[in-house]
Amino acid sequence: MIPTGGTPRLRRDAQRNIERLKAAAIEVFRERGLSTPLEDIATRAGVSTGTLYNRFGSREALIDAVMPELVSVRLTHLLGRVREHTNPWRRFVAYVEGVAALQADEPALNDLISRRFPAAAELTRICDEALAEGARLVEDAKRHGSLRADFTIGDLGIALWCNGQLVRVTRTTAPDAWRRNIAIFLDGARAKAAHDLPVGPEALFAVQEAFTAQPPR
Amino acid sequence: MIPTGGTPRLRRDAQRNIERLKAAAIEVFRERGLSTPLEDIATRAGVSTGTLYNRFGSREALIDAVMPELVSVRLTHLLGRVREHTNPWRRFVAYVEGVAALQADEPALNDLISRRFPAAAELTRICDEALAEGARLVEDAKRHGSLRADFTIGDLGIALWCNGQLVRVTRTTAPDAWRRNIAIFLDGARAKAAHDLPVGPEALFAVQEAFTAQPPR
DNA sequence: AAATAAGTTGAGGGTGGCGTCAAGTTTCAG
DNA sequence: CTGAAACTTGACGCCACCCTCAACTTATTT
Repeated sequence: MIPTGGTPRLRRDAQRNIERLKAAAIEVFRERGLSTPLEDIATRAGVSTGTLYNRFGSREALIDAVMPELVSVRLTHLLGRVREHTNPWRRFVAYVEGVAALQADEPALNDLISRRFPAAAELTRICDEALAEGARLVEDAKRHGSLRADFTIGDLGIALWCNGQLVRVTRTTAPDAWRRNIAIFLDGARAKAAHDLPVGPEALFAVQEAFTAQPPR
Repeated sequence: MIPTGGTPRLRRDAQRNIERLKAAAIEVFRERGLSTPLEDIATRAGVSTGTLYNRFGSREALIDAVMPELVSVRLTHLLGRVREHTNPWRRFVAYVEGVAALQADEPALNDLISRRFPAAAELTRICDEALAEGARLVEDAKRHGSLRADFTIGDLGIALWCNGQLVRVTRTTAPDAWRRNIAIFLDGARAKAAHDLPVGPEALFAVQEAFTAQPPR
């Protein structure tokens, strides 16, 4: 007999509650975003908040248990479509519009993309990968001469973060408003549109941290 | 003797508390924005929260008692500088950059401009006036051929609202980040930069309401 | 079927804000 | 100087959310 080592195996009811909680969490997160009260998730799972905490310990952990799959599917799908384009500018546009569309499509993705939850390993990895791809696209499009030469990944981060905020409040009332916002941004990002920027890229040094550490007010 | 009618005149201590509260409110609002806990204001005024509520009744009322002057000074000053420009595009730019700079300069103005507080008569009037001026500038610049023909005041509203959000989180960490954001937006707003927008201006119909009615989450 | 380990529960304590009101204090007219 | 009206106070109840833990229930093992 090989000693199975590892974690001591859960009782069947515990196992079942984990499944129910995950299912409920997916539903609720998708509908209402990642900051929905945990009690609502517990209730939908037909379980007490105590159990939720027993099983997952924290909101972050629950997010980590539930979101990676969803995110990675959507994100790799997006990156796939992006790469179909042969023209670097088209690729850049596809990326920007694609990410924005994800934000608009699901509150949970929006929360994640806006980094409102400094989530754990898996999620961070996935997001960083997508971000790295974005950085590559930025460089390619600059080299190609279609994206303005002074553009940086930081500028893109700002635009998408802003778009996330916008989408959060207009999702129900003006669900297409973001499209104009992004379109104007993209027009401003073209090399032909470029006029001198008032400050250099070093001004964006700390924005990423500013985004991650945001109390909702 | 002419009966003075009107409000029955306050006791001297009440009068004094009102002044103290206003002074404290101005300070605190300017430092930390319009959603600072009222208790902090009462404390700074050396008065209890009860008194604050006695004298003003609500946060909104306090804001209304204290902000109009500040706002109207800054805003009329800005509009004055804007009107110095003879070129419609320059005027538009001066307006956009000016408003953005106000947002960056004081949290309280930012809150107000972002309409997080559906404030009363006076303030609304002042803001609406500035907004109307913005609309005029948009039309002028479009007629002038420098601003893209498909641009609307709604697009400007979105850009400035987004900028307000951006500034709120980057104020301390990356205080110049907004400048690049606004510059890219302006480049995208130029007529020469214009490419077809994906949706018409009707998509922005409800954004104003979306902005005004925002629970912080 | 009994013993026990594993798991669940929900009330309760903590936070941080809002808004109120009975009891105490101050002003001011007479 | 006095008394009534005006004003202030701060503890209190409220809400919404967080997280915990003692008491109870259930699964599993033998």
